[in-house]
Amino acid sequence: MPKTVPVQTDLNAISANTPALSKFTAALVRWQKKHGRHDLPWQQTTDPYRIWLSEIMLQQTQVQTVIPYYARFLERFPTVDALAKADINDVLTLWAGLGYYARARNLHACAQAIATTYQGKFPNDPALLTALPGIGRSTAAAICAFAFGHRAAILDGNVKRVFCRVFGIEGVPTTSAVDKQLWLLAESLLPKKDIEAYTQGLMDLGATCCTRTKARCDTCPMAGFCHAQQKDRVSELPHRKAKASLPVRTSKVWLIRDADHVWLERRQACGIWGGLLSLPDADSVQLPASAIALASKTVRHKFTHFELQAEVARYVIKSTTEPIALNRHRELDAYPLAAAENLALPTPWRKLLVAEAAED
DNA sequence: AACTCGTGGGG
DNA sequence: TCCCCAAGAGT
Repeated sequence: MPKTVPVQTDLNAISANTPALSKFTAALVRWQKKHGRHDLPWQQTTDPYRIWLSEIMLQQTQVQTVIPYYARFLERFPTVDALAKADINDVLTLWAGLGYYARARNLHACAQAIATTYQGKFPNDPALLTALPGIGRSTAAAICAFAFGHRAAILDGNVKRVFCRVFGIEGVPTTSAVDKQLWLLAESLLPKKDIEAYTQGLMDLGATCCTRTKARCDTCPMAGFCHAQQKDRVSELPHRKAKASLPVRTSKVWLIRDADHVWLERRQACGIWGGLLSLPDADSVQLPASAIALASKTVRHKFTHFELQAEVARYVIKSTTEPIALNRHRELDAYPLAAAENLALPTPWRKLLVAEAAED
């Protein structure tokens, strides 16, 4: 007999902070209209394509990082049909450096689904949007709110932090039980009108006022009834997950070059840096016979869940632009070293190759 | 449910 | 330097 876990379904049991529940929404809408952000590149439009693109780029990524990528992307692919027709490698080239490359592959697949299944027109139903690649519950809600004015609840990192503080939510927000509570709260707080200002306000408050550190409680619209502010628990909430030490993965890769080319391998679509160009792993394959060794370098790169320590074995070969066959399944193609800045390279290799070109 | 998947900025 | 974490989704 499985043990029954009590499922939280009553908002009054989540928080005794009833004044906050009744005041939160109106205070947020009023604050957003006066003090929120109104001039971000993806605002002042209801074009679902532009809104969708921004929401995908902004997943786990800060506004200031996204802005230049967003501009370049829109210039190259002004419509969802243009994106659908694009070569995936061109999409990855524009995405390179932004991280989480499955987002780029899903973005391309989603554009193709919109073009073929929906005749280039985004559906306005959260369930249909969520069924598309790369669009989850929160992203679907954001698109519905901003593009169609539909009443739908978002729940991202900023919103979770705001909710945990204002309503005094205990527990770690990444756990499923707390996550469920937070979604319940998110749905219950939705306004009857002004869904755009409300949704934007949630994002703005978390990004500009109720920040992770140095929260600006003195200018916060929730200050009069916020649990964390009143109980002096702002730095304590939301509770953080216990940190695990970063495992280290080592690898050895080749940097094979001539006077002005470098030989790169296209990575398989799944896994880390999926679909990007990369320095080839030096596992059990032969170098070209004419290769002359240069000094090796060590590169350290920290991901969210592991640290990469790569030994970069550098070789120079006789000038050619012919592909190099490593074995039956792997082939390297030559790319101009001077183009490293504009190739679909992961960040550590882009930096390494830019430095390599600069030393010549 | 827990794990995978990038990168850059702030403190 | 080191730690935390951003407009999360897929498996």
